[in-house]
Amino acid sequence: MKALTRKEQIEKKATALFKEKGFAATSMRDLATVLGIEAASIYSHIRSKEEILHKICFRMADEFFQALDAAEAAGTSATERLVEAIRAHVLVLTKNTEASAVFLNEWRHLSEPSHSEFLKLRDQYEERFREIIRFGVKNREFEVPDEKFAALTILSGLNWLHTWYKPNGKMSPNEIATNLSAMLLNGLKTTK
Amino acid sequence: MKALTRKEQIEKKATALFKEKGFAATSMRDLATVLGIEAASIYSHIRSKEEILHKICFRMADEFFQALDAAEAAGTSATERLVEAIRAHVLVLTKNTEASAVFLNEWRHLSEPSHSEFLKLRDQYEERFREIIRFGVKNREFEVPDEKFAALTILSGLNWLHTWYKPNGKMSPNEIATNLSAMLLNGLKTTK
DNA sequence: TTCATTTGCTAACAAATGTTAGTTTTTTAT
DNA sequence: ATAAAAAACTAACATTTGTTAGCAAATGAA
Repeated sequence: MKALTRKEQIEKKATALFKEKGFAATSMRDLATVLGIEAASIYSHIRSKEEILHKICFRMADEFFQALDAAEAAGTSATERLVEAIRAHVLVLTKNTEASAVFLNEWRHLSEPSHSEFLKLRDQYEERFREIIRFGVKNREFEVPDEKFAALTILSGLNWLHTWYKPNGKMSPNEIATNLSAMLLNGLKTTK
Repeated sequence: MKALTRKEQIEKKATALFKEKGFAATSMRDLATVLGIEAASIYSHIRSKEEILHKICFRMADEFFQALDAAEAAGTSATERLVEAIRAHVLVLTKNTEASAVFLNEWRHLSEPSHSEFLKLRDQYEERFREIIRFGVKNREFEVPDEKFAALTILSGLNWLHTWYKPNGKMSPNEIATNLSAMLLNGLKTTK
């Protein structure tokens, strides 16, 4: 546990509030109360409310991309790559549930040009999953009706995680990743 | 196309705004502008901003439950039941994308006691999916690590739909339902 | 101690918010 | 044409909002 700077403390508390109540419904005075200071004092450390949101969203984008880069380097088959990509995604998600929730739900409150930049990144990230699936289909490892559709369904299955994952639950992040991969790759049915 | 009452028109425009900008970030003046009237005029038809949100959330809850009731009556095997439950869910979702988005994302802005009532309904709905899966596991139709986990993953896979579904896209709601069922029940892989 | 930095304060602002009261216009039914 | 009902208006309200300016206290290094 390294000591956090005051700015980092502010961002952390803001993340929790943005997850809990949403960005728009969180006032600077709410944030100040949680920090035990006055709202105006926050501005000794940050430029604006949106700056905090920007930081959270783009830092998480970075984390997701880095994790995906490392994961994709690992596998050779489409199955391996996808399993590792899923694991990478789940690990980032579970390591930072609050920031992930903000990343997934609050980005629309970014103003331009950040809003467009964010969407571009998100699309790039999804494209990486589409590529893996496309590769798997060519390979005859996968069989899907539409690769875009498949990619979105997979990411959807992963991105609800932050709403129910509890760090002290019975499944570890790694187990969750394994189970999710199994469900998405093999389905629920015992036989085909 | 039956004529909408003024109140229904207001709710419809509000639904679109709540989806687009979120409940908290939508002001009564925004809504009024879209309607082409003054903000105060809206109060000739509704009691409060939250009343609109309440109406949207609980009406959609009703729709989901009714669709699920009809679907569950249809099937005998767990597989059939789940396929029909998924279809029912997808049809409600695609028939009313905007209200669904509000239903899924904005319920947290309900105040008590509506907030708790809503959560209770949502849990009941999820429980219905858990039951189907539990039945399928006993039956040896399904093989899952944890039925709660499986139910949440399935619903997650469905509930992202509103973010990308376009009524004029190349897949019809029924095709989407079929493809989603296939993906979730059989997985991506060609062989097991 | 001294000085600079960090952190916080009080006071205030202009704008935006949900909502009300009371009135007038528009629509509908008789 | 007239009365009743529905729909919209203007004006205003009390709060809440993000943020700035200027000042004071706390902290750490020299």
